[in-house]
Amino acid sequence: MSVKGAVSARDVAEAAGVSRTAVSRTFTPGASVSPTTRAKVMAAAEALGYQVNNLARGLTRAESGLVALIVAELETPYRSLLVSALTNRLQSAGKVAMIINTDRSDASVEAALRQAIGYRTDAAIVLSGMPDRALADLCQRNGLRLVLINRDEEFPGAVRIRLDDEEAGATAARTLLRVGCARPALVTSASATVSLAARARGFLAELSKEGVSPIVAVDGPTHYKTGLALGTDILSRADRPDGVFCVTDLIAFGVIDAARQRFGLRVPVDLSVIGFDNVPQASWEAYGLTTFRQPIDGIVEACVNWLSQPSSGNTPETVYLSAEIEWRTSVLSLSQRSQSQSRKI
Amino acid sequence: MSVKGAVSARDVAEAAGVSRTAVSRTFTPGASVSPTTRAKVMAAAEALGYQVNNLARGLTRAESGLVALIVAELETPYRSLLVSALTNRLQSAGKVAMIINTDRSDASVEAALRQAIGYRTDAAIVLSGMPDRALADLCQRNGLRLVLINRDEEFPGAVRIRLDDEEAGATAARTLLRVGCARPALVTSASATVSLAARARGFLAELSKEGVSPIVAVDGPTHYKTGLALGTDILSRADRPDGVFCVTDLIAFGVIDAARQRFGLRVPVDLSVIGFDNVPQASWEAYGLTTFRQPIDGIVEACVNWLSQPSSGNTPETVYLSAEIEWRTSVLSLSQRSQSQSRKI
DNA sequence: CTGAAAGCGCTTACAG
DNA sequence: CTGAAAGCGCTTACAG
Repeated sequence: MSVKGAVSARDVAEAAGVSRTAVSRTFTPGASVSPTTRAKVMAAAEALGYQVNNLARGLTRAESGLVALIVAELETPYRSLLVSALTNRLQSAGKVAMIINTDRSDASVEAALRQAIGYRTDAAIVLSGMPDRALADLCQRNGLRLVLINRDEEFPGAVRIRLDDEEAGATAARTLLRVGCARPALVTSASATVSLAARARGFLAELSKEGVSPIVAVDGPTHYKTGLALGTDILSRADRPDGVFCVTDLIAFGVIDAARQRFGLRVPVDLSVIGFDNVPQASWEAYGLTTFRQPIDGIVEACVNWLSQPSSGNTPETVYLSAEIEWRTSVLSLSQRSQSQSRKI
Repeated sequence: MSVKGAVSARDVAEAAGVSRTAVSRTFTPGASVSPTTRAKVMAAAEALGYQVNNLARGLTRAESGLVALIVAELETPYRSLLVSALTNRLQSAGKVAMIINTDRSDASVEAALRQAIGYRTDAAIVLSGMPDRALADLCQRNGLRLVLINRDEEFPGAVRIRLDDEEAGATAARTLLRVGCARPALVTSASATVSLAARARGFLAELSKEGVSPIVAVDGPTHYKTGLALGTDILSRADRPDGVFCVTDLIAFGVIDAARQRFGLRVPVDLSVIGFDNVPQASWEAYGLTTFRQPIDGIVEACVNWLSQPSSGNTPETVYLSAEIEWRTSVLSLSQRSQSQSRKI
């Protein structure tokens, strides 16, 4: 009997009157067992409640079936959506995901990686934080495959899945300009992640190309409250903006609430707002946020495809995905614009 | 060298010029190793990038360090909050959580449990769905400890963590009555989970005690859209309700949006609404939802405490927690009530 | 198709 | 304190 008192292949073998090897074979797809033997084994296994010990199996086979998800602030809408999708898809691919939280610090990312190695996970998917380059060696020696989501830096042997954040930022700028915003603003958090920085960069670059210099508000964590505070700030200015790109939906909700509840402004008539992520709340009627869709399915597929490929030596590749805009009601349409202007006249 | 090509204790032992036992000991807290040996081992381990193989360790020790979280719809605000908290707390207790998704069906819950057994997890925490009684045997034989969150039924050998949903429902009823609601309503989903049913039951029982029979709307999944649809229904009635208890915050947001966007009603002046869960969105200014706090910390502590207890044979216990109300602005206050009434006069 | 044997990487008595 | 040996539960050549 096992250390934990679980039923083992030996128990089943004895009960079925066959060898342990036979038991192992009936639970190995494609192994050769006669129908009779298999039937005997299955019956005994069922009766005893046998379940193959994946810890032991992982010791022998090249794969443990475990995949580590390294993530910060899992409770965030976008993050939980991604983790849910990843976790489900991995599961249907026969893997099981383990969650390792990080606070994005180098130390905690390193601890997470070590944890993943400790459990001999087949791969680690890094959703938050960026492993220090010095860890490349550690990962490589221990055969840990890495997938990096929205990290800029290269990492030896890792696949990267990149979103075209910069282009999305540019699109946001063009959109605001097109619907006639004269004083666009950018609201972003102080947390300088690669994705947020790229969105901001794209937005600013596009505007400067058109010769307009936006109001820029940067502060705090990437949360609703930041949007609320920063929204309140920029909307109290004399040159109050009439359009704003928020690098994240959460921030956008805060800005919208500031506009409505604190300044009595109408969205989009007085203020157009664009977000990023397309979290479920964006479609709630209180917000109707026009935003960029995170290509969650694309990210998930890319991860799983790569994981199911044989460890292809060192073919570090990058998968590019793009974020399309989801039109809702928080950006003035051109027809609304003309109406509101004629009204003004 | 390992199957996966990872560095093993043998590699370290050779490099350090000691036995494999010595290596094992320096990584086992409390084991006796001389400072010199330990130093040699640590140096070699560091140089080689050694990480103890927890799969192998789990095979020998009584604990694998793995804990399974069995959950449905992880992307939901409340669920993701709980999973995040659980996952973090477990991690700081030295465990690592694996996520196993279920669709709540018997078959998928069984598959989840078998998965947990397969990885010899120290325990499985069931957040969604209810394992069939027939599985008790399977779990027991394989030494899988279970914690059931908000499940009514008993399950041999499992701890249960229960919330006083019924009492909360009663409190909601009393609250609505106290602020003068004359036509209270209940909005709930068709998904008959134990918790939701208990909240509804408590609400209805309390009202009937007071001789008032509420409007009841039941349909769909436990989502925002259900609240929106059901809210639209009840608010189009001739005897439109003036107070509503929604069994979940998500439903409450839908009801509030229906009231405001589709009927131009003011919350709380025309309609008081109470939710349940206290998800982050409840505090967003667009909602300001008065709701019941899920005692997430309490749930998490109860889980971890129990897990760190020695497997105490069969002391199946139940931990009771209560949900306190978080006051915000979606329920009319008594002073508002008198003002609005004097206005009516 | 089937079984005995070796091996995966660890830990834990058992001697010394 | 230290190491050789046995064992955890599996899988995988190797013979038959």
